[in-house]
Amino acid sequence: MDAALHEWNLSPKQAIALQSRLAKQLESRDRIDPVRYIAGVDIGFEEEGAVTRAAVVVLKWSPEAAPQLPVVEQVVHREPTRMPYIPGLLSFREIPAALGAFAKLETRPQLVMVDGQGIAHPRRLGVAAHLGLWLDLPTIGIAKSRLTGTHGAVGDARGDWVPLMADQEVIGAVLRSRENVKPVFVSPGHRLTLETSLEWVLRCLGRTKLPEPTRLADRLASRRDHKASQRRLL
DNA sequence: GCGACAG
DNA sequence: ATCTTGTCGC
Repeated sequence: MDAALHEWNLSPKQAIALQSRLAKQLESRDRIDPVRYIAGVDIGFEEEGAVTRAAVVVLKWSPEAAPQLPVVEQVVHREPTRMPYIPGLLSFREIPAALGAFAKLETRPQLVMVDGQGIAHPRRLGVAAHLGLWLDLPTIGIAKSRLTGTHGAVGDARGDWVPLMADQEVIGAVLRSRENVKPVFVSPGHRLTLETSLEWVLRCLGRTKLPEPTRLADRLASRRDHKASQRRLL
């Protein structure tokens, strides 16, 4: 709890220094248990941004049912927003709430998919990578837009992808997850290679832009779903 | 100094 | 992220 207090109350300069240190602790090889449950995480906001709303959805993995995986548990956790959005420091704004949601979770997933970057980050520690270290679980980042890195044109067919490069290294993949739609940015977070990350994203991909875990977490975290559930209560 | 910039 | 209805296209 002491470490937590210090980790989330840092100045931008201190936060940047911490990211560089933590990035060295990431495991870039596959270290994953047999997958039974996959979690999707996303964050939304309420009260004009004053309240942070973290959503976690757990799906039961089964190759037969994929990509239609049954939801076995879902949790929403709210808490006061502690810091503004600063490009590159997203994890310090979102992870505290995400950890609160995981604390309420009964199921321990073997794989976590996060809305945001994995190592495709200026200091190689995007929100998915940072969360992976905290949870000590394999994580994959799936972002809807680019934060850093360069890439060529992506093919038009579903499943086409090109490497996302930075400093002569492959930090992720720009994936055409659905035709006629902007590609998504996939990058490994913790305990996974890019190849394995792409395999899991494709396995969980329906005919939508986002793979099921983050698509459902996105919906649960959004303001839209919030109002929908309130309407059902009336 | 001038842009770029996850959610 | 969020504010927001209809509308163009596969």
